[in-house]
Amino acid sequence: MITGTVTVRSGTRARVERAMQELDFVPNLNARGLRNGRSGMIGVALPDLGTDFSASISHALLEAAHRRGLAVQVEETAAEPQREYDLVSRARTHLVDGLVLNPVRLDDSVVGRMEHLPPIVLIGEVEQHRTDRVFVNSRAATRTVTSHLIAQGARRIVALGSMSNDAGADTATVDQRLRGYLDALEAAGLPASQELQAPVPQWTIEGGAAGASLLLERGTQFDAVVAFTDTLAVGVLHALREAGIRVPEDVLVTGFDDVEHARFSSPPLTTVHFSHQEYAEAALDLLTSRIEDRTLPPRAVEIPHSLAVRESSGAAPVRGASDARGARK
Amino acid sequence: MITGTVTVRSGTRARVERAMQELDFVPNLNARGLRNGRSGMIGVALPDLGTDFSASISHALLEAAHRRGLAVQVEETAAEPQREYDLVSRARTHLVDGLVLNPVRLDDSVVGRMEHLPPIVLIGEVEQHRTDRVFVNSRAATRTVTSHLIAQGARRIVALGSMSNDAGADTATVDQRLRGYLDALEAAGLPASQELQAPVPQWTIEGGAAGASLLLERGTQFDAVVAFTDTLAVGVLHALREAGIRVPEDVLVTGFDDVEHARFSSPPLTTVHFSHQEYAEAALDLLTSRIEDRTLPPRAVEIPHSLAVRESSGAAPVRGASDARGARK
DNA sequence: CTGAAAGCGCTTACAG
DNA sequence: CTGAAAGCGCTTACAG
Repeated sequence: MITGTVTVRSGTRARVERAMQELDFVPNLNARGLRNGRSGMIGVALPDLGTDFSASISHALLEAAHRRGLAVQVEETAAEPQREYDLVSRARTHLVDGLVLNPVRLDDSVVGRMEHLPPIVLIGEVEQHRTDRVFVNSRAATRTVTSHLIAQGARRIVALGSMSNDAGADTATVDQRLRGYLDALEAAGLPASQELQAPVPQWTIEGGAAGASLLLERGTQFDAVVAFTDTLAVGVLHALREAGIRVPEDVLVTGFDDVEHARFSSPPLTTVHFSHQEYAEAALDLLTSRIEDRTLPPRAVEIPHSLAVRESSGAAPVRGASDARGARK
Repeated sequence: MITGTVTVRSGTRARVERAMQELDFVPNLNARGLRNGRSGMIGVALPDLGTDFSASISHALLEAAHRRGLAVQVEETAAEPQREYDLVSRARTHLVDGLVLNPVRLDDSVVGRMEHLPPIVLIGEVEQHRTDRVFVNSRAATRTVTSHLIAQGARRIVALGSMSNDAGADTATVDQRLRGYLDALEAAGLPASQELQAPVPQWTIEGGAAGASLLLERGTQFDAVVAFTDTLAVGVLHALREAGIRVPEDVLVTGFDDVEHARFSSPPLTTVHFSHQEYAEAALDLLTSRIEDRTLPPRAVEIPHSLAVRESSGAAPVRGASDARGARK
């Protein structure tokens, strides 16, 4: 009746609805969920909301979920990989109908070993095919951005972002981006060097700054840095500035993700652009269809990416027009 | 039995637990919630997760909630003030036991008109005393940061952050920060001018940049900008840089919140520091105690703040030590 | 000490 | 067309 599925005389309906108003009645969703076997809530698990990409994606996911009438439970996983497991099992307690998961580490990830998987969509670079997933072709994108730097004249290019310890980064992502970087070097006939593959302690601004500082302390010579995320790139810009190294005059820098800060950093950051909103929509489309029909075969959706060229890679600073490419609606 | 409250022979308990393992049993939280009248989940409502402060606070709240064994449902409210109302009423559907709300607009806010309030903690500057709340003394803090600029030699100081339309900013916050700014001008015997109170279209980086650009277009003369948030300040830095205006040589800039980007912007940003973690802990302490006992009188917790002085306000750039003050654990 | 039963608030299939 | 009853999966007070 409350859901409007039963046919009642309109007068009766009106009287009941007035009574509901007067008594300030609200339906108990626990009871409804128990009865229906659905909660109308999904879970979202991201490494660290304090990081730009996680924040932007969670914003996009919240909007997309809201549009579909879904509530969202959010969890962070960076602190302990165990939390990915907890979240997946919680899905099976019926408090969430499904889960969007950005795995921190693939090997330790739940997905490989869970027997009875709840509806789940993995976002990001993940090397498994048992669940639905949404991804950007990180390898091709990183190759593109690295080739761009080579075209700009860079010859000793640092790839920054592999993890010195394994707290916080999706190793599959690192792997793909590193491959793309190496692809570009090889295509240009440039030598790869271990010295130019710079680790970071964590995927945060501070981590990016620490990685760049370490390079400088070691006296490594380089003329460009391909940072694996925009957040890392912001840290790199900071460390270079502290050291009196100019970007792009002395060193070129690029990022990945095209978060809002990329357009507004100093200098604005050349980066890999893709629509976070589109990413979120694709994830929720997959998830809702999976919730409806669990027998569907696993699907993978690739989100297109492009290169957003800005001043940090030595592009001419086009005043007033420099944001056109990376503009988000 | 599952919760461990009943006394059973240890042998029996072991056998049952093994059976649970084998059958891969997970408790149905909907059923438990229905029975107990508690879901173990709280709601968190913030204006926009894509904004630095919201992202940082939600990160802190998620960690604090996780430590207390609480799940968190997150909602954004900036897009439509109506959502604040929806969330408060949803709390009463028993899917969340309580709510942490960072209200966008006080006047339209739910709190004033809701008859039966669920357990709720308001965070931020709010001019009402019917609910528990956590806040920073924005007025005193903004007075401090403005006085600091005056001490640095600034005379025509812009206060940037009031809303040209009312999408996205807590008007009470704007009000408090504007008062603090005026307090400082008055204390220094400087004239206040409407021309120096710069509106922004929204509380985002882009909004801050737009506000600063408008000032420049109008030809307003100024030697410092007190931005009402760090996010706005980042936009201001960008707009000034695009216009070829140097910070701090030509204009001083300050922010509010001390988000991670403040330490890493170019130049690093002088801002009002306070512990986001402490803020989150206080909010959850208030909320959990309120959930336990709804008859408690409304309480207000003030989080201490301090001035984090960095290069953007003309402080000497102390290489390597410039982050000491604003360092977060 | 242990087991059976009641009831949380819904929704839906069923009887009247 | 309408109303009463069953049952979702738990927890706890109660009877045995």
